[in-house]
Amino acid sequence: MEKGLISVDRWTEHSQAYFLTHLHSDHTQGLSSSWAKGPIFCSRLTAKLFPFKFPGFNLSLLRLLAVGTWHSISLVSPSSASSSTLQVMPIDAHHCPGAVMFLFRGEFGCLLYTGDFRWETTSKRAEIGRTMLLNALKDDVVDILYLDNTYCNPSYAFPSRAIIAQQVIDIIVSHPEHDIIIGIDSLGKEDLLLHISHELKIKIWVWPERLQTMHLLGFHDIFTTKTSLTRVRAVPRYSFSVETLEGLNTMHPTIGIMPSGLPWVVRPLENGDKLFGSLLTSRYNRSKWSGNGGNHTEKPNGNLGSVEKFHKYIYSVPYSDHSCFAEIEDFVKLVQPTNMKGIVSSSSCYVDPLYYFGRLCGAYQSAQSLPHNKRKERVERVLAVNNKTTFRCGASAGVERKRAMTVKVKSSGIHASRMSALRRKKRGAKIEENDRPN
DNA sequence: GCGATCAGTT
DNA sequence: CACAACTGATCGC
Repeated sequence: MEKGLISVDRWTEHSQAYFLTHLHSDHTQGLSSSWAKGPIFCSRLTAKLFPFKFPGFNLSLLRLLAVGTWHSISLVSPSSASSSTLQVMPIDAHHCPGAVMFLFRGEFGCLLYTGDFRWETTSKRAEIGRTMLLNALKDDVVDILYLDNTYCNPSYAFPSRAIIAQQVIDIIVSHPEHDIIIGIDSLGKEDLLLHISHELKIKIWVWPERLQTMHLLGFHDIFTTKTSLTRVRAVPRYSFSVETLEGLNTMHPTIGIMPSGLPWVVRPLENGDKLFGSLLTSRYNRSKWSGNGGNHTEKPNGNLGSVEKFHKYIYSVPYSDHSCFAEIEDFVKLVQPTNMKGIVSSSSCYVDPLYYFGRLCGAYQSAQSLPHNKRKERVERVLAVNNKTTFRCGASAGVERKRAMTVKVKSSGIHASRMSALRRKKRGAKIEENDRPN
């Protein structure tokens, strides 16, 4: 029954075309240098980085899609052998270099797959992305939004990356004699390092492979592999540990900065008097974050206000490449999809995005009233289409059924149940034909 | 050697 | 402890 049309960030099944949102390894599981199942559509930058991640990959399989423009792709239906045309537009996801969302139009309707994304509202780049998306959507209605729901819970509230970057500067400046270690992954957080380099007029050490990546990204005079040139080093996150810091401190005073992790988790709103996290949470101050900058702090004992020091040598800062709850909400309000599904379900506190945002959806609105609502007509048209073309998400039909049941529970007003039984890794999505809904 | 899975790490 | 993203060990082929 595998009659897939297209796959997004999924590599296990056979499809007519494959789409890759970005090159983080949790989106490329099943993809390898010996890939031969079919063409892969991605952004220009992702394609540029591709050989580094997959040496020896047959690059003729890559199809470059320019960000912000529509592309037509002809596909042959595996079931009927008839050809159909798919339109796709990649849109900057502001997640890591090359990361895009995909907006699809075709017989199946209009689908938006965000991949991983950060939807900040403050930066110039965010404004461009917003305009691009609005122009792309025009009068069209997104039938299904596949949403990065990593932090889709009101307890996830954190400031923009620009504000956190400035806090990192403050940490470094307040340790003028220390070496600085920053934990990063193989892709992402470049803007933070560029900010440090620019503000402090200092080069940043990276490991040799990362320097190659930086060169591919076009950064040539900022990073170095010579330790003698700088006191700031970006190291692989997996080599960043308490032991590492303690070892380094036997030789030279050194602090670590971890721009990630979840020590910034604040208490869940529905459970106000019971701390969800540890004592770490109490020092985070929302009002400081929501202010303009809010980075100049009182520094008791040399600490910085909303920056968390959770170890003698380690600071944790909430620099996230995923949208916080408020940003996800902004995004859903902007897109106003008819329906939506979360693409991440690994969290033990996973809650279907419909639980929080269902009221913003067309499906909910049209179910309420207005038989002549344009949106409702559209929904019905799409539902008919969906009888033969279904956007399937997940590893197996069985798991997908459970998910559908969950949606039903949520929309009937029952409090969201936790879905730890459904723990799964992040998945991609796949369009299949002749897949009977339920 | 290859991919898949599992157990760790921040 | 929660996450995302990653390494490394192990297993079957």
